[in-house]
Amino acid sequence: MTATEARRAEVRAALIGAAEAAIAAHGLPGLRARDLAKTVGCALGAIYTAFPDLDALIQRVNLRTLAAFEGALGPEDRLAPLPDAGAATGELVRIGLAYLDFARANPLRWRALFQHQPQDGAPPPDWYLVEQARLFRFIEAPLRVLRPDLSPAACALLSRTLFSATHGIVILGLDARLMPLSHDVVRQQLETLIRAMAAGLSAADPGDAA
Amino acid sequence: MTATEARRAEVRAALIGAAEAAIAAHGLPGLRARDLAKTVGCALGAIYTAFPDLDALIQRVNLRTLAAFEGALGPEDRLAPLPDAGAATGELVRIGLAYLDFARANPLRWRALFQHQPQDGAPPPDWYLVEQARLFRFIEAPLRVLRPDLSPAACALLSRTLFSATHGIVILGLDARLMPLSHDVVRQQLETLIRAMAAGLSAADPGDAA
DNA sequence: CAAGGTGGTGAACGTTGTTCATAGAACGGG
DNA sequence: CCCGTTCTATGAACAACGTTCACCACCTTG
Repeated sequence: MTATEARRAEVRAALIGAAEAAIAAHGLPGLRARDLAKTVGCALGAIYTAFPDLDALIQRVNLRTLAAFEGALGPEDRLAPLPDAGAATGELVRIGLAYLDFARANPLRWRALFQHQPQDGAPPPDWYLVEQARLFRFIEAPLRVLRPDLSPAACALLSRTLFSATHGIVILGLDARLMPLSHDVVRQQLETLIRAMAAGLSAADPGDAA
Repeated sequence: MTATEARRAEVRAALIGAAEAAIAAHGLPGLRARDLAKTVGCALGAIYTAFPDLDALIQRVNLRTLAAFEGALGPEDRLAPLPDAGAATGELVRIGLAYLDFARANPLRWRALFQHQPQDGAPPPDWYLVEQARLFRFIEAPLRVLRPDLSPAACALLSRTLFSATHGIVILGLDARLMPLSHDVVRQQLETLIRAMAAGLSAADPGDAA
């Protein structure tokens, strides 16, 4: 039994790797079941013994992308409390720029995180939300320094807002359809945005973000 | 000659209308060539006499969506110069909230604006960029009041940044995958963001946005 | 070693967008 | 008014997709 299970696990891992390579090379439309089977060296139907469908496989790839970004964010000790508001603002800027850099370095894998939406309309699995929450801790840590008065729920909410604004800059800044922007210009715009928000948050009426 | 041209134009208009309805009802994947032909009452191949492919048809629908949003922004005289910085900030907030409201009211048509990317990799046609530029004038007008020192190019760039941040809030705020947020919470977060950026812009070193 | 069940196989299915030989309508000159 | 020409709409056919399923081989077990 363990022999067949090991083979299944091996095929699963190989499929995830091949899918990641296909997405990194040609984007989400570059993920084709027949190509996967060919590169992995298994039958077409074998894919569906390892995963219910290609959507589940994409989710696995997306999880790895999130984990790769977490690695790019730096070691775990970045979550240690920061000394003052200035350091906290700097940390937020650092995270935002790391997000931009990661998106630029891995454009297709990063786009797949948002481009993909399961046609089933089903919510993402728990292990996916867990990884999301892990990443948001990196934003919430400096946020707690800037706004120690916020409840954990309000802090979580505000971190989503900060991330959303950053994400907007990155996703449209890397999209040549809207405007051709150089790397440096996007960097500067992003830094300006984050510093403006951090400044606004420190000075804000605590009731604002409730 | 005019008779056949009139018929062609009629079919074109009917196809755009049917495509818009299909996208509004079931999103971009709900646009199927055979369904279109059936609802319009023409043959399958007739679609390809009116448009080179379905991508071109989607672009026509997206143009109508942009025009509908422009209508929702209010009359043209909104572009008149504003008296002071406070009024300009209020106008930016109003535009941002209008964007949010439009996205909420027409979720699938609005998503199609960004979800769609032509596989050809070709740049969008000129008439599409023209409509985009028309919309950005609504942001640039109040921006000129807040930062009269900016060159037109810097103003255009800054308006893109402002829009991008707003867009990030809206697109992730309406997406239940990230966090289930109520309408009012998203509204408040968006208003906070825009006011923080407007305040940061007024106070900023003019060199920041060059 | 024979019998039974489990799991991989790849041909086949149902849907896509797009094309193309063909039938038919529109037009112009006799 | 009619026939020859040209151009257009038609829908069956094509290629490619994700997914399924009857089959066959292998492994486990008595």
